[in-house]
Amino acid sequence: MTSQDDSALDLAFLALADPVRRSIIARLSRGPATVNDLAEPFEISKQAVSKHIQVLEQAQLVTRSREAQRRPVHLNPARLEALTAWIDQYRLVREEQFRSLDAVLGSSAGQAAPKAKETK
Amino acid sequence: MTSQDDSALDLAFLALADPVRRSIIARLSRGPATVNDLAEPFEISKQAVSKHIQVLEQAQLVTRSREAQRRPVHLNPARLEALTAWIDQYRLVREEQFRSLDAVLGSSAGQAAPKAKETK
DNA sequence: AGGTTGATAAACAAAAGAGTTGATTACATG
DNA sequence: CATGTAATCAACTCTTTTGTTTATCAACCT
Repeated sequence: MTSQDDSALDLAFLALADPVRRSIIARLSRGPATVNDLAEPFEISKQAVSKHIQVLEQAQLVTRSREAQRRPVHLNPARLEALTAWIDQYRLVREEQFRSLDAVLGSSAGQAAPKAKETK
Repeated sequence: MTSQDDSALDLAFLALADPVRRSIIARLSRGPATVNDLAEPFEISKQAVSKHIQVLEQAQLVTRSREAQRRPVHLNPARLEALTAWIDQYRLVREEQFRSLDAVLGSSAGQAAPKAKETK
């Protein structure tokens, strides 16, 4: 189960690690679009954009429907939510720790707490 | 300005697109750790882990301090927050659209709305 | 049928990522 | 000073990604 989640997160984060693909996400947040629509703003070929969309589709960040010979791409907000959920699970833990550390130290700079090392 | 943000996001998302690096993040959410601490759970060399940490550091997801010959790694929650902010800006727009579409259609399935195409 | 659009497949070159081993720096201590 | 420990640097593989060009497919329109 963990490894499946793992590879799903791999695909999703990797998909977002590209400015072209993030622009596609941004465009799709305003509504579905075809490959041609999406390719227009970029200086790369349609084929390249098509590949980018495949990456996003594999990451399940977008879905595709059929409409005559067009294949519109739709954003899948649920997958985006899964990513924020993953991030928040660590971000929030960390902030909670800072808060309690502040409480202990009386709101001074809590940074170089050496902590008991239990390594070998 | 946009391109700077762009490459910063590139680095951050790319850094998270790897199970080892995500595990490192998870470990660091419970407190700082050294390269040796972080390398232990994995079957790869310390050099490899060191490289992973450099990737995370370049993405500003972690910072490092000095402590004798040790260089403890600390999580930087602020950068994680920047990522959720980026994602939410599109996720939430999209959900808002679904909500208003539901309002128009009277809470039926709002999916294949062709929409007026204003393409060239 | 023939032609046009929209989108993909296949094959290839260039670049980047992830890991390895071997040598090197920096510090601590016997 | 010599030794051990923490971490990095350098050089080298192996594999994956990205983009290009060329060719193909599938659906529509007269």
